[in-house]
Amino acid sequence: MNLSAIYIKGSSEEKCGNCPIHHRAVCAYCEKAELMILEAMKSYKTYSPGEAIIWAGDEMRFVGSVVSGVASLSQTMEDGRKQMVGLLLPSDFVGRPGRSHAAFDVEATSEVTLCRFERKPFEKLLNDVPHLRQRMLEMALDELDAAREWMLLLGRKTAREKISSLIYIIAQREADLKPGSGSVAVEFDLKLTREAMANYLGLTLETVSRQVNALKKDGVIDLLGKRQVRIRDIARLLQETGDDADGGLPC
Amino acid sequence: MNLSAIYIKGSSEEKCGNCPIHHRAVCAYCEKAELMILEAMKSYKTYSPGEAIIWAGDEMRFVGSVVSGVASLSQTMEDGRKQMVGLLLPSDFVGRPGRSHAAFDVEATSEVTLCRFERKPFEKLLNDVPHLRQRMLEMALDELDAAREWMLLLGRKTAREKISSLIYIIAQREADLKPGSGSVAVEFDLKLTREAMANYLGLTLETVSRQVNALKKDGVIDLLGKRQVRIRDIARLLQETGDDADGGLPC
DNA sequence: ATTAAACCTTGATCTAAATCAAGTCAGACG
DNA sequence: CGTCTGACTTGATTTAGATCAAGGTTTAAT
Repeated sequence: MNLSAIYIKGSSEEKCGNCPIHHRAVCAYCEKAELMILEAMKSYKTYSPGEAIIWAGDEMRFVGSVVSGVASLSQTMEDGRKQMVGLLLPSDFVGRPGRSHAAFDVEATSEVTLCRFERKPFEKLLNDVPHLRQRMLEMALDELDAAREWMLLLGRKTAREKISSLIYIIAQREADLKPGSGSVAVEFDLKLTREAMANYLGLTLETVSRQVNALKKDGVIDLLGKRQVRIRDIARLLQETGDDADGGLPC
Repeated sequence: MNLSAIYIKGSSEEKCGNCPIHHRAVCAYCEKAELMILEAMKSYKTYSPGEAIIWAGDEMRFVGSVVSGVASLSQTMEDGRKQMVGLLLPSDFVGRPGRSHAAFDVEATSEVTLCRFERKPFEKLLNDVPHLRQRMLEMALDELDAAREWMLLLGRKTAREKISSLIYIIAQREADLKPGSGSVAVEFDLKLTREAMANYLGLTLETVSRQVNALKKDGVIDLLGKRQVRIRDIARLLQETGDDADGGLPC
């Protein structure tokens, strides 16, 4: 149970204005009047861990934003091999405007609350509201960059580098949501099983288990419970990811 | 030397109307008047094989469309490990509006002709012309889907499945450009060295060489020269990719 | 022609991660 | 309070693909 979940359940009026993800979601650039239109259209739905939000091939009746929890976008081959192709964290968008059917499976990994809009009216709005369209393009391009970073990880990194990268990225996104606590969270819940991590990293769950414990043994992280991680040495962790020390783009 | 290159060099007037990629590029939805604005802004530039179009971190002065040839988007780690994260074929867009600096390296793999626009004026146009913006969002979302498909390949496919997938995808895109010849080209040039293929597939060049020759030995493809491929059995090739027999989305 | 420089192939060996196989552990439930 | 189930760990063994190494081709320049 987290703060945003309490907010949603406890509040008699579900105002976009004090929504925890308002500043990062599709609606980030919307003005009061535009938010009011969205407010009238939206509805919340909560999914329990493991529950399917939509299957590849299904008709997409709605699109929406992750308000809390973690969902996964994934693809499965006939013989059962599975690859996660996106991790949907709070503020991420679910669904693809302009497509009537889903291309990937979307599943709730932890308990997930979605702020949903019916697809057709939302697409119409996307046409009419430049702020929405602008943010949508920006988010799509950001996701494209993230997907491409992930391709480097999948194609070229070692198992240890993969695990380190995943932990680092989750820590970063965790910090983004609770500003003021630095650029990287020090202690947090992975919210993913070993198997989910394996599917994301292109590994087996055994390899994930071994590498996580190796990072612990080597003093890079602490484990407080199976999924609760504390980073002991951030510089060291970053180094273990194999990425450029100075990370981001020089803008 | 291909037809579109001849077209560009030989033509005294470079009209968008008879541009070979007009129906698939960013400008696909533009009307006459809009095309005339683009026509006034554009300039062609040709790069020779191996030449850098832009380096990661550089300021992006221009954006544009690939008119002919093949370019690659890639990322390199400090120790030299390299991963291609996108194959830019004719009609694909180069550069990211809203970013001042490039996130990835772009290199000409074969001789490449680009239809270029200065970035700033183009971004302004993107704001003013809905047709352009609409196509841009669509292309970004399509590329995102393609990147995610590629993540499955990188994370879960075997070397043989990877090679088969690459050949199949290039054959498909080849056919798209010369409509009427079926949904998949039967004979075409890969336009990639073994090393480039390896960097795209997350393999080594030796493994690529072995698997390409194995596919030949097994009668799936013929090699007419190192890079010229003829598909002997398309159904068989598709099966070797490991993908669902019925391929695409049910729309 | 001769040499050089890319590019590609092929073989031998090695190794990181997969696979196979038991366990352990913690919480849920009768 | 036991025992069941799902998640995780740990060990032994196998294997796909990497790495190391040596040639072979083709094209182009000297």
